[in-house]
Amino acid sequence: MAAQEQYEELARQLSAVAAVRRDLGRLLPPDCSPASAVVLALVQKHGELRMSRLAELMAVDMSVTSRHVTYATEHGWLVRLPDPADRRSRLLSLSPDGEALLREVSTRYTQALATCLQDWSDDDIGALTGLLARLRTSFGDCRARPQHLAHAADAAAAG
Amino acid sequence: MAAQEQYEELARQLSAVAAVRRDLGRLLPPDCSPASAVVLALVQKHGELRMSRLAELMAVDMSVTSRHVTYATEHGWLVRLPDPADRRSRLLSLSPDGEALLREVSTRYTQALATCLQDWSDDDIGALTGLLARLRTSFGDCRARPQHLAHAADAAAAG
DNA sequence: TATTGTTATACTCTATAACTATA
DNA sequence: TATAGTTATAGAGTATAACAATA
Repeated sequence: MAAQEQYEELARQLSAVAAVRRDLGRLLPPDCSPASAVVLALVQKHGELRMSRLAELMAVDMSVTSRHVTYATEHGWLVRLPDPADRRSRLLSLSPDGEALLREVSTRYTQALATCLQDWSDDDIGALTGLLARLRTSFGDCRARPQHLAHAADAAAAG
Repeated sequence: MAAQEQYEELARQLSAVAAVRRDLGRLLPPDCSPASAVVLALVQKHGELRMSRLAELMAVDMSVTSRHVTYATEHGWLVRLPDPADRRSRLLSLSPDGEALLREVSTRYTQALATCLQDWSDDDIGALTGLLARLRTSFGDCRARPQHLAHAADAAAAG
């Protein structure tokens, strides 16, 4: 097990990475919120999706997902079709405009990252991407067993 | 230079790490917002600080910093003293209550991370922490020369 | 009864602009 | 004039709870 100092430093860096996310968000076209970019990218990556599945992938409450999807639908980037298998559910897919927007976003992100990360090797970038993916998995597994995180907080509070 | 797909994947992972940050935020004591935890940790790490320096470290506007510091001061965690060298400025330092809160936060974070990252080696954690720090530096350098990021967006828009 | 999704409400975080006080 | 900091305002993101429709 790592030292406390090492965990504290990781927590600090995880907080600080928000600044990078804000920088990337500023690159987006006027009407495209960061959340819209995330939603569109996930629908593209996973294909036709239900709301509940999208909420799970974003790790946010479904009420939040619903607002983001409504916004993207009103802007013509996303299409909500009824699910023939379950009439409570709706299936999301990208519109042609959504695909075009996503290409634009990808171009801007790539351009900015290539500029800022000039001195990063492919391996560096791959290592960071891989570790972030693994971090999400580790936390996702924890979240699936809520007693873990809750226990950690309770134990700390009791100590 | 890395492939476009690699940059897109990195951008996705950077967006997704927000979920981990939210999970950590949920561990905090009732009155302690995530922003308060960040402010207190920075004051502890860097010692007596001016508002402008704190804003720079958080990479947010000074108006945002001002609100966070006011909140932490009203809760008795932070002390704002006049700067004898410049009467426009104020110097921030931790109160005993602030130090105690920070110890509590550190315990909770450490407990949760130790639980979720059970199968991570010290080297894994160090690698992720180091890469995140480097990412911030690379973006910080870019931000210091705004034409870089702006140029990236403009070039993409023109393309 | 349980589940899918939507809406209302409230809270946190951030940026812009206008302002005060001091350099 | 320029800089340090504050405040007002607006916008984006999220969670909780109450609700409608369907399984």
